[in-house]
Amino acid sequence: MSQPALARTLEEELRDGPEHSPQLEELMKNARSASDFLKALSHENRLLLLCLLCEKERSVGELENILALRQPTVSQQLARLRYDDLVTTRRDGKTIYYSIASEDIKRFVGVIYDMFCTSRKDKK
Amino acid sequence: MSQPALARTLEEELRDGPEHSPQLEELMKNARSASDFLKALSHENRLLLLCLLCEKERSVGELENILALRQPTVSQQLARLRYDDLVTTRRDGKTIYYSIASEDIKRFVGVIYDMFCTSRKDKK
DNA sequence: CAATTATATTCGAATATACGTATATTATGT
DNA sequence: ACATAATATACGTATATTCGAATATAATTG
Repeated sequence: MSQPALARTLEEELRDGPEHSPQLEELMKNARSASDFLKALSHENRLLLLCLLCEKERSVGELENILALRQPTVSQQLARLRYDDLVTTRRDGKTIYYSIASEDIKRFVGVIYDMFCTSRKDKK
Repeated sequence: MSQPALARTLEEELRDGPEHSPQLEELMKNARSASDFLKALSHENRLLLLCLLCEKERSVGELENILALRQPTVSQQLARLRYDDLVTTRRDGKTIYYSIASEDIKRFVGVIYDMFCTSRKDKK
């Protein structure tokens, strides 16, 4: 469903020669956005944090306890997730509650969870 | 569909205290596998290579030409993708053809493509 | 306002990643 | 066997990432 459009676009690039055409530029821009997004997810602890937050919102302290990580470590990784707009925060007194920023992201994390955390049949 | 199981498991972890329980170990192991997989995808050029290979198998030279990258760069990124079992190769004379290693991976790349390369409505 | 709790930030060292130049390998044609 | 084409690897340097220790901020309580 998504491939045919790409296929045609890139065959055109091929004919345009090695200098960057507008289409290739566009594609590279998208690839950069996508890789930024994936980099934000590409860390053991950040993935675990996201999985926990997919269930429900949680405070930093809860996350520390569940994952047995040090406070600055958790806070740093959460900062990264905030920076890339994967999570949002809500303050209640001293406590800050984190949650997943969008349904899209929840869905995406769900896909990864299904791939790696269920059914012993096919790892990847 | 995938979240409830995770939820219960992790609430149990929480009660087990900060030392790593077998379940948490297991979860962390999965998170590591998943992050390895995502790291392999988390690079502008590698994503572009995977997109091109989702269409059809291609030689290293084709990939170089389309993306206007140097030969060692392409070869190095392909080596990384090979190492993480995202692509497979087939030799025909001097030429080596690369293709996507599995339908799962093709589907996953498709999801990313849909998120970042279609519809101006929602970026992420 | 001082003490405490919850969270965030800064900084530095260790480690990992990316990419270019040079060189190696593998197969083909003469 | 030699030259050439296609691809792969080694290696060095530049840059990015990670994580811990120390410190800072923000809100609450006495």
